[in-house]
Amino acid sequence: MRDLCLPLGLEADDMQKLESIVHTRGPIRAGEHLFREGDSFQALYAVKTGALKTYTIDSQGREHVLGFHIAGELAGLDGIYSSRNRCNAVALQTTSVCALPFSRLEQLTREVPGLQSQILRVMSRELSASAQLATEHSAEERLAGFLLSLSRRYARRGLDPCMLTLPMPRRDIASHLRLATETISRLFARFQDEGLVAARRREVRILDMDALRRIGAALDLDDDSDPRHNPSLR
Amino acid sequence: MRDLCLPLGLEADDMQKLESIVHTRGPIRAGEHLFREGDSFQALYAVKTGALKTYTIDSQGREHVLGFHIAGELAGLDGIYSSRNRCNAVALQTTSVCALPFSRLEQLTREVPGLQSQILRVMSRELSASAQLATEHSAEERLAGFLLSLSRRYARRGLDPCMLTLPMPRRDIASHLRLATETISRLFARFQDEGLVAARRREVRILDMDALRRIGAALDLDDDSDPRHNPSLR
DNA sequence: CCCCGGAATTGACCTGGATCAATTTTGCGC
DNA sequence: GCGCAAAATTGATCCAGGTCAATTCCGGGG
Repeated sequence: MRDLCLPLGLEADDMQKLESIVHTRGPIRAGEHLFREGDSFQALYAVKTGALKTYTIDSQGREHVLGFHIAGELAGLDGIYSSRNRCNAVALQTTSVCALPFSRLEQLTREVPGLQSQILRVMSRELSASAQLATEHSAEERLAGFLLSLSRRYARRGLDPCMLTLPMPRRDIASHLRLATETISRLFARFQDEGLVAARRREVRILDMDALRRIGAALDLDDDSDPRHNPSLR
Repeated sequence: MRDLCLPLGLEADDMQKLESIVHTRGPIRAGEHLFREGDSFQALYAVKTGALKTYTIDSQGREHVLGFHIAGELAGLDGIYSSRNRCNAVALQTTSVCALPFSRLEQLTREVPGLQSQILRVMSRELSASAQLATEHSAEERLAGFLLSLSRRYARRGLDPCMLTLPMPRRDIASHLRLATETISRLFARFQDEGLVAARRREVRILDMDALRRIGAALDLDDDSDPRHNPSLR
């Protein structure tokens, strides 16, 4: 629990309070759903181990992958406004989560101000990420950006940022990035030829992080290299 | 103030409190900036009259329009997590806004629980909208979805949902929808031929809302027609 | 009223990535 | 270990939407 993203910066006793309202949902096996679009929205879910994919099915039956959630990340935030889940969440591997009942969480934020800011910060970041993803970029930029994002999230978990084990198949990456699986495959091949990565199935080693950054910079939320930002203010 | 989206559902005295922390920023003329990417994030901005566009400039100097904000809508939410604005906000027409200093707003949410839920709801909705926009759809679907979204937002303001006066040029719509301006132009022409809309420059009349819905349904946040949702739960 | 410059439209052509079509590869149940 | 279905790769072809290039259409200033 202590390393879920939400409690960052909370005091020990506040974390205690948070822990008192969550309840762990035992292992969900790959392919099982945590919640579904249209379900009554009751809780946010923090991934403890494993990985989730969220997706929608549009009116023509096409699947759209909205995102992936690895350990330490939160899913379900988009259900708040309508009291109804806006997407489906399915486990990509055996996954365990903490359910954070939303009404109790909201209550708790009144007692624990740090929790409230943290939730707002998480949502704000998610919003930024989603807006970035909605912008126009070449297939190459999008895949590079995706790998960089995963790398950073792995690093935050204490894992080697250059050794990625993708929890999802190409098809899901493709849908998430609005590309065809064939395009993903060809891009991996090209990145490999150019010495940027070594990719074999779901094992991806990043060989040239800088080059990847140059390609995916336009999509990198955490990129601080932009000279228009004044570093002295940081 | 009373018809800004944020206070919806607040008691009179709570609204009083909210009003006490906001300060109005006199008319911003078309083309003037309200805030810029990289600026220290201090406040959220609620549009009173007029319209804003938010956008980023990527590492290659390309502009990406993130969204439009008409009267009653909030801008700046994506700046919360980094204490720095993540985008630029510019007036599309003469515009007046209320600045909601964020630290005081956060404080106030502790006293006014309804305000806290409302902020979460607004962010959650924004997140859903952005995620929808990030999905893959044809140019036709995206423009139809955009017009529907604008229509609904106009309706919420009490305006005729079929008589839209677009505050933005084609170029901005194009960038927002990841299309070329020429494509927007051709789509308007096609929609016109098919009797869906009558569009002349920035005046757009929606002639066949149902047909537009059939095209843009996949992107319509408020669409309740999906049979997979159980209406009895609503 | 006329002129100017940006916005919009329209047409011709091009291309990045999709689609279609085979093969491989490989994880997994038996 | 074998068989098989799903995942991934690779090649050939196609097309939605982009790009380039003229016009045309206005709105505003003098």
